[in-house]
Amino acid sequence: MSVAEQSEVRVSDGALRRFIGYRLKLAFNVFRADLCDVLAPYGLRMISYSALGVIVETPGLRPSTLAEALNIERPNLVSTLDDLEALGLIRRERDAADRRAYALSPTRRGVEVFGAAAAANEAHEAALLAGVPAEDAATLLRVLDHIQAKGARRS
Amino acid sequence: MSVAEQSEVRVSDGALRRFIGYRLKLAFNVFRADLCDVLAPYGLRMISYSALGVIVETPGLRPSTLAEALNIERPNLVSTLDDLEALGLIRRERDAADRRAYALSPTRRGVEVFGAAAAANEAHEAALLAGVPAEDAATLLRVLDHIQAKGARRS
DNA sequence: TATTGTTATACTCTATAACTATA
DNA sequence: TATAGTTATAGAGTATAACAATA
Repeated sequence: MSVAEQSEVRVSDGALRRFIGYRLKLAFNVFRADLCDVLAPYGLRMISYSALGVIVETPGLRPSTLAEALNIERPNLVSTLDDLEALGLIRRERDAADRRAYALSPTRRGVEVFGAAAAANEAHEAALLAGVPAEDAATLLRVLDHIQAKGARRS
Repeated sequence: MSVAEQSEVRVSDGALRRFIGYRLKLAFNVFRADLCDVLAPYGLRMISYSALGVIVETPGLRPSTLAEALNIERPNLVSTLDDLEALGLIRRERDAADRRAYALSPTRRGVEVFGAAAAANEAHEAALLAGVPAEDAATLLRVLDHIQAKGARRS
């Protein structure tokens, strides 16, 4: 042990242990950083992967509806859709009935890429949760949704 | 229901429901947005509140040790410490033994403000988790720590 | 007048390289 | 040469105001 280390104070993490929000943040940061690497081979980020998934399962939806589903503001979705379109994974088509709006749909390649990316993501999630009982993982999701619902109710 | 709404497609959130990372993100976003309002009266943000808490419980520690405890990079801590110092909540004092280093300690006001902010934070967390059984909340924290530990092990 | 998608903008969080002063 | 703190910078994520086209 060096002189510097000897003079160092042992850290008390009590304040952080009691701070649920910070533990949520730490876990989310791990998840996000990992996922970034997992999705990079597909040219996707967390938000574009999420958007593509919703579009694949709900072809024809509008950007405004998608933004609401993803819980992000409309302006923040634009560049994500630009990226997905540039990658050839989705199409934006004018709605004939309401020419202000677009219908979003996946290309065939978009469906394929999402399938592959989803498999990689699920493998990643399984690895992160390896050793966690299934019912604990279910509890995690239930409590996360409870927290999210509290926020949604307020806004 | 307007014409626009009639022509809209019903969104399928299956892709998001299966995406644990996104549900983690949504919950964290709610937590963070709320906490921002809760801590604003004290002049604190999530990161400065966390840093102050560790300093209060571990007076004398160094910025580098604090950054490690908070799981952030050293450069990102600097402005937070600047803010806390400007608020009169902490002191930076040169370590006599190693003049490269600083010892961080809370002022009396820092201890008081952290106490008040911590009470507000705990009330906020209790409100968000109202209706969640204590053992489910404990499971949440256990799984979050499990996820975070997986990331910590890799880096 | 309201809505859809968009642009512009700003603020926060995070990450990295490189500088200074000390060791 | 290595380390502590710092500066500078860049990239995401998030939020709001305001615009053009359309309703």
